Amino acid sequence: MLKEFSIGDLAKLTGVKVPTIRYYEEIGLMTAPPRSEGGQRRYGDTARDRLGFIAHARDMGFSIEAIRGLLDLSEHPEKPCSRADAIARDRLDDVRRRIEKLKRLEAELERMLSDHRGGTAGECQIIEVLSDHRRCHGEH
Amino acid sequence: MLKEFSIGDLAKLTGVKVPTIRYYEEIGLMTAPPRSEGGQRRYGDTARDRLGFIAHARDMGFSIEAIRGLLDLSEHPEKPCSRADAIARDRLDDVRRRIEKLKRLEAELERMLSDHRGGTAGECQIIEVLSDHRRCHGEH
DNA sequence: CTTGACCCTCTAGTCACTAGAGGGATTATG
DNA sequence: CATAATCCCTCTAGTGACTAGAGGGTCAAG
Repeated sequence: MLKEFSIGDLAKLTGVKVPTIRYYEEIGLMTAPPRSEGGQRRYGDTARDRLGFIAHARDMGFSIEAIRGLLDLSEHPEKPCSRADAIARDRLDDVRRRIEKLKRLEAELERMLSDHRGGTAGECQIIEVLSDHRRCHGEH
Repeated sequence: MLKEFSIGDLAKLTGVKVPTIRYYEEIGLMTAPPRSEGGQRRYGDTARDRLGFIAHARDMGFSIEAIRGLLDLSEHPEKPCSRADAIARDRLDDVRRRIEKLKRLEAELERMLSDHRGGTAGECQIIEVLSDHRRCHGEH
């Protein structure tokens, strides 16, 4: 017995919101599914798996364009996967750069907040630091 | 002697791009400056300092709305600065959450890439992991 | 007084959705 | 079988924080 899901069912199964599923169809990430007599979308297991793949990749921060490439590979298992490797490696580099930037920011914000002793805005370290970049310790 | 800058000069002084300066004026972060006879914007030191403050805060990841609040405080030095404290603390919490999420992601991507031994897309760990969430070790 | 670098406004595009209006389809119950 | 609740449809417009481009005007140096 082949199961059929409405768009709402699919949303519940995958955790992807209904308008987002329609959006993915619009931009061609999801293929347009068959429709019921009344014109409503009807999905099967393949669509569910594909959307799961997309959701997982989005959750890992891959861009829509990167996901297009990854989906293409997953549908052509004979292709070499060096492209997938490159996409994942780019993502890892990006993640590492972001972590570094955020850590410097964390240190700066911590310093700001620890120097801060209440009072009025005129004496406020937070405002002071923002007004004068020289008061920052690190780069950010 | 009071100096005057064109929008391009101001861009060079602060590192904020010309269209971005106009955008900040449009949304009311920067006040509309006086104009030359021919209708070009002419800025002074106050504008330069204000834009520097904005650029610095943006660089630290504060939202435009947060910056509106901080600018308001910097212009009213008699107000208590508990609001600035709250804004900075929220930002710090956000930064910490992002770092945690990115670290989990980094570990996941590293694992993906180290399990990965080349070959075709059909055997590719990267594609496999994305297809099947159970292959992930951590939450992300 | 001409040249070239700069400036103006306005519209539309980016990314990845999200919200809402106005209406039709499906399903559970009486 | 009728109705009501819940779902679904398309379409347009909005989000944040800019960025790009068209089509034109201004300014300062030589």
